[in-house]
Amino acid sequence: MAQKPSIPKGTRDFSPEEMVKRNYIFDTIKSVFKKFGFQAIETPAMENLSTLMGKYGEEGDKLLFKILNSGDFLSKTEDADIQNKNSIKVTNQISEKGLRYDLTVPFARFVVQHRNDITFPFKRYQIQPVWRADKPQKGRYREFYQCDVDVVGSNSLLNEFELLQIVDEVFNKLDINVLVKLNNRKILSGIAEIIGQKDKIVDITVAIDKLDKIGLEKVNEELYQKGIPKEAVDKIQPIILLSGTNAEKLDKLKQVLKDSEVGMHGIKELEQVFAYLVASPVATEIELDLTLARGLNYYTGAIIEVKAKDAAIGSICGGGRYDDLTGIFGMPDVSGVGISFGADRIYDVLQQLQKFPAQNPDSTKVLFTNFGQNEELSCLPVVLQLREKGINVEIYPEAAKMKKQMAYADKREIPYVVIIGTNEMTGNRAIVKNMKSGEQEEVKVSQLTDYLA
RNA sequence: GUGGUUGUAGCUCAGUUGGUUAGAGCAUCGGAUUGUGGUUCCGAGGGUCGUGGGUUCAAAUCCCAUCAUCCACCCCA
Repeated sequence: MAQKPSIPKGTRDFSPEEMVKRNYIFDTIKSVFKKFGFQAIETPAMENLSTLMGKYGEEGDKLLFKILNSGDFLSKTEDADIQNKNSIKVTNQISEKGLRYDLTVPFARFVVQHRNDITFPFKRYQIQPVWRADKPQKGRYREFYQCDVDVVGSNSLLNEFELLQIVDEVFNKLDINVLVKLNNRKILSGIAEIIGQKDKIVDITVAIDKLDKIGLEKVNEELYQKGIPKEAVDKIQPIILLSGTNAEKLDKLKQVLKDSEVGMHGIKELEQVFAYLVASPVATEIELDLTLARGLNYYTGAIIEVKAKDAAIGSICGGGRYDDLTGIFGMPDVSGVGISFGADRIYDVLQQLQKFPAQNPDSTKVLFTNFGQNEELSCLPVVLQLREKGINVEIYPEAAKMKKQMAYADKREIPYVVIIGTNEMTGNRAIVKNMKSGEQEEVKVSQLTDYLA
């Protein structure tokens, strides 16, 4: 066999059947976004590297797809850097653009760049692909779609609450059972503050996260290993063993964090969000989870993550509040909060749980068989008439064998076939075959539209 | 980046301790049926066994390398 063409790893083609399912997800998400007053925007696939670099941590920089400069890109390089194989320096010299890694940072750039044209609070949604030079595996792709909703220019916690409502409604509509995990970066900062280990937040949360797997002793051991003194570890024992209802957890946290201003502020924020949820409950379970840290280093307040209960896959939705993001682009004091739905993972979950709707509303409803030029010509006005009524109609493009045309309708799951041959033409009639029941009926051409509507 | 899995027809996979011309199911195309699909019957096409090298009289099978793939860790949607 000749060499098979292929696509880069971590990328996928989508067949017509898969597109129907994907659009079902996008349409569902979009309809909820619109309902809450969000407006669509789009940004380019590529951004300047200066926009992207340094926003996702050191690891994130490695996962950026970089675009080679056009033309004689080696002309700007230093011989010494190439000799020394200094990849980072050489990269800066030969590449100044990259594919977007997420939608949040390009959005922040958008807000800063167009600040004079934007009315705040600005509520936008954005559904576009992003690219990561990650090693692909289950639920992990190198090209995948994110569906972002963000509110910029409002500090109100009502936004956090509404995002939770959106999560609730989207997954209800998609019929996916989910657990929402909620945390607040300020609480994590507070914890680090009271034990005097500000730079160890990540180590601490990672260690606490392992409690279920390795047990309390091992967790403490790991904390010691990370260089956290014994008295500090003792101080956070109640936090490691945090359990009970969300309210109980918050109460315990209050005792531990009473000396930390940031920490108490974080608790207050969470209490407010939970208060909204009491006033207007959602069906989805929402759990306070202190181990939720999230790698992105720009979150400053709420942190949200959504996991599918019935499918083993990474988080299918996540986000939070970021006070300083536009600050990086020279626009301080504009707070934002948003979440991102991972469309491709949601697809995998729906596929696995077989929860895609069986009927495709966009598919062809009627196929006209084709017996030759004369028959074709007598069909065309009828086809046009049906289409004008909003019915999806196809006419078979050539006078193939009846068997082949019927098989086509069958494969495409077209529910009705209209047969107009010479016999029918003389009487201005048509035969309508119901492909599901197999029955057929003779109908006057003039009544065809009503019959099929 | 670390560790492991699997590469045979369009797809899912058999293929014995190395031994004639590498098989099956599904899919595709044609026929049984010149104006009727989804069931049935008959037939056909389609393979450098991932790639390169080695061992051997002989390699899909054993050895080495390489590429691809999927999975786990890390991190994430």
